[in-house]
Amino acid sequence: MTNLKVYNTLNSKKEKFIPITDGKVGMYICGPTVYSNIHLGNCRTFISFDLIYRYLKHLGFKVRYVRNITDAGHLENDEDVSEDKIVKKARLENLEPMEIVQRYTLDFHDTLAKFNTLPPSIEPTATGHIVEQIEFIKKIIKEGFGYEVNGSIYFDVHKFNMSNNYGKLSGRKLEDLVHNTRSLEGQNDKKNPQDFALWKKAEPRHIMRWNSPWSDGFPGWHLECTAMSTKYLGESFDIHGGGLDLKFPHHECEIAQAESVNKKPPVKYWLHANMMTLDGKKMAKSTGNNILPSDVFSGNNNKFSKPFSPSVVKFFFLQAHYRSILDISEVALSASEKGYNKLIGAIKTLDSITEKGKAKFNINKWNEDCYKAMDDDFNSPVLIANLFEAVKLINKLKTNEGSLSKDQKLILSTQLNLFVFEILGLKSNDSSKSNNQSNTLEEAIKLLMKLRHNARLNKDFKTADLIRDELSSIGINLKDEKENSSFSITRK
RNA sequence: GGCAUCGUGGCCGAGUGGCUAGGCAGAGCUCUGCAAAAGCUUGUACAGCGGUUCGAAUCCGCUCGAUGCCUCCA
Repeated sequence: MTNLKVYNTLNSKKEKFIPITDGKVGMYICGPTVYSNIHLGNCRTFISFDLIYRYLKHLGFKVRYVRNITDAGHLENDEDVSEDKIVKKARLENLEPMEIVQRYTLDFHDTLAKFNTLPPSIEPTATGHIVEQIEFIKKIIKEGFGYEVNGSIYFDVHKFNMSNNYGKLSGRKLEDLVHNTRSLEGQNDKKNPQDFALWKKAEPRHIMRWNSPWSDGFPGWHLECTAMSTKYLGESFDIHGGGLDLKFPHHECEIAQAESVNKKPPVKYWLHANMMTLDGKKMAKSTGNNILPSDVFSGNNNKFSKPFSPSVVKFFFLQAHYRSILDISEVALSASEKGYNKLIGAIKTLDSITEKGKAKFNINKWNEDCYKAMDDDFNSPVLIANLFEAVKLINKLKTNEGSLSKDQKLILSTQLNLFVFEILGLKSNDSSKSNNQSNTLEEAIKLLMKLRHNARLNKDFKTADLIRDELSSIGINLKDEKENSSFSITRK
């Protein structure tokens, strides 16, 4: 039993987290549609759920974390003649659809690895589960909630709403939707505009197609998540997450599909991560208002004048709660960069602190506060605020103020490392160099520092400053402390 | 237009009835050959108006503003 509370978007309340099966958690997160590089906003969502995954694991739950790859079926829009996003990209670039899928799946994995996120337990693809999706459609039809028109199958939302509540997640009423849905051209196949496709008959030029009882075609986007989540997590599972923009219609449709067949709610806790904005507007591939992670890391972009490392960007994300809108800007990132360096620096400093006496600082209370923050719907910003309390203590010790017993130091060190590296999933540096290279570099720097130290002893400050300035210009910063000097590498 | 969410000090960002959030920036001081780092000191902010209350940034109402969803989107 834990004290964890999670905010359930199904009822807009924080609820005590009690998994369906004691000790185990089934978690499904909507992954990306791999038709282009993922942008920074996408990354924030996956980092948010990485935090949640890490904390659940830390609490001792056996978590099965499923995150899909949408590699088919995600349409450009809801019109009858609309095109699959991946097929479109393939056509534009004259490539096989699976080349597109491969390229952007690799980009997705590569980017998330840079952010030091943990891989999911299962990462199923839509194309790998066509059979399951067809079987699920059959069940929906059997229950009377699917109908066929010209080889395509649609979900009958109105019929579902008569026996169930369509709109319970997004707080919508079907009658309002009827009045407010814009009438789009080319939706004549459907009984009602609110109905959505379970299976679409493929147009002749549509090259991603599979055989089914109804037509050569492809599955609908909402269906894949239902088919795969229920396959790997069961008819009812604990957590379903995704970006807030997926709440409607995607997640609403998932509920309808699953309930129409299984006659029970598929998900106990719905978790939605909020959007990230750039210049005050949501980042989206479709509007072009986005920035790629690689461009932030390299500094080659027209938004920021300097590069920011993955760890700094991640720390910036974690300083806001996952349910808050976060606006990204250079000043905000720079502030986080300094804070991040301060935090990591203090953790390193702690190792060299010699224990003596006993701290007045209540370390057990501090530790409890850290857990309390995370137990409160994964409140990473409050956790980080607490971590800075420890930073303050450590830095005071560095200037020989205060004291710390051996036991206290052990707890502090253990918990600090736990929260920073295991739960927040930060990394102490972003060096991609191998250890050997890193050690060689370190030795070389130490040699220069020794020369500089001698120069300073001889009051040859000109030489000393020259060494410091030259090193600084290549990103190696020296700091003179009481006894000796230390260095930090800000950039490779 | 409908449905949501939000509006916190110079900036970012927690908090949700009384008790310091935190980070960054700014000011002063200490340390230092200088710098950097660090420490100490320093800021009574909660869109506006009204209401409830002994007491509201926090609850209620209205107004204004922003964002998201309503069509693909993490």
